[in-house]
Amino acid sequence: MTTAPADESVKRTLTPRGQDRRDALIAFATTRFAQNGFHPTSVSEIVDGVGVGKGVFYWYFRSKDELLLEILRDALFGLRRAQKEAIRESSDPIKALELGIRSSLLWSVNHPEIIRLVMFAWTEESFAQDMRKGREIMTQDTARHIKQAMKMGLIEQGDARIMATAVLGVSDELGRQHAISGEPLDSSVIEVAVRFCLRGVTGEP
Amino acid sequence: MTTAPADESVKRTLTPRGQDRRDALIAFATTRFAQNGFHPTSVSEIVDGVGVGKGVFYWYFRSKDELLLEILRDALFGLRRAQKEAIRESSDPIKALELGIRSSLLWSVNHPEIIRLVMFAWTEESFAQDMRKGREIMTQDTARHIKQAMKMGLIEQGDARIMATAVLGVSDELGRQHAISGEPLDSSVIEVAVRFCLRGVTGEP
DNA sequence: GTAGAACTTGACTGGCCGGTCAAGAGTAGA
DNA sequence: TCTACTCTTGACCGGCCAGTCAAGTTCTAC
Repeated sequence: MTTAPADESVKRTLTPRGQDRRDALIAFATTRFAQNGFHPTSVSEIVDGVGVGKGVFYWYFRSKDELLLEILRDALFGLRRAQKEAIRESSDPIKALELGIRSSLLWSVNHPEIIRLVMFAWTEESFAQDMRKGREIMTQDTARHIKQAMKMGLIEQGDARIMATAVLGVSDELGRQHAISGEPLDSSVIEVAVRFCLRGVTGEP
Repeated sequence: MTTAPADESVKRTLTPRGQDRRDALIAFATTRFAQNGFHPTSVSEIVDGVGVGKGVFYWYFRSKDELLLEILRDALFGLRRAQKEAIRESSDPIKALELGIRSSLLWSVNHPEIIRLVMFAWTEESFAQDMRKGREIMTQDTARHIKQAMKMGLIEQGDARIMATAVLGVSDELGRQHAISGEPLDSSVIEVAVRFCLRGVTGEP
């Protein structure tokens, strides 16, 4: 009879209807968090926006913080999945790197709201811990291809982690500028960014 | 008898003692905001930390938001002053650009707390407006040197604003990674960044 | 020394906020 | 129809927070 036994880390099993509600809450909250900020957006505001009672929120999420982490985790998952799909089974690690960069750039440009939430999350230690973990995963994903290319003699030896950091830095910066400034971003900018990353890693073409 | 007439935009005249208090409040708040986040840090926490009554805060600042804007404005001012001092009267615009980049990079690395506050400020529209203004100023500062170099035929024609944006992007990203990750940052990294920016603007050396 | 400005105090207020909960509605299988 | 589960409601709670204010103290200029 009581609401949400809050069963530790275990995910609740949801009916299709429940899944929809959850998605609606996430979608609405994401927009509001990105526009107004995390703290200024109250839980009441979110449930009012979706048109449900307050208890619903706590049926689907353990807390407001949890919701943000959920959004962030989903985002990381989605980005990595996009990268994996883009790469598929490219046996050439340089090509894989390029496709990874490309899909990452595209993903950032298509999710400016998430970029803003990520920016926020880095500014508070409680969330920053999770961000560090996520960044480590991204770095390793990227470094893997670079290491592979080194092993295959396609590029000269070097610190793959540092290179990966630089590559991530470029796409971060691009996504951030897009999310901040509002609108444009020519596709040629993406081409320049891809070129720059590859040139930086391979040495020069 | 009443506290703080809150005289619109006019700055209150402060005695040296008053100036010290104000500085202490700013310093303490900056650290807390950067460590714990802006919203989670209460005004009471700040005044307790400095060891004064709550009214003191509202004698020196119109609101908590005002304080953050003040910190941000001071930071922009300090950064620009550092750049101007570094450049002094370099008649060579390319050299001026390099010195500007260098001092900007150095400033960012020496003020990781401010970098965190800037990151936060971009995530809430009420502050983001001011950030956009600040960024515009920085862009124009940088573009001015590039335009000058173009006029003097030192580099080929191009979109100076876009180049300036790229240059700022590089130092932003570097400052951010340093503020986020914690400690190191070899001076050679700064050299690489400077080289990259100049290479990007001049074409190649 | 005195007037007036700069500064300080800390109790207080009104409001909102995250989170709870008892009660009940909808739903699906048996 | 009954049962057991998922889902929903909205009043309510304790707590905290930004900001106020009447009263007082300290400084400065004359």
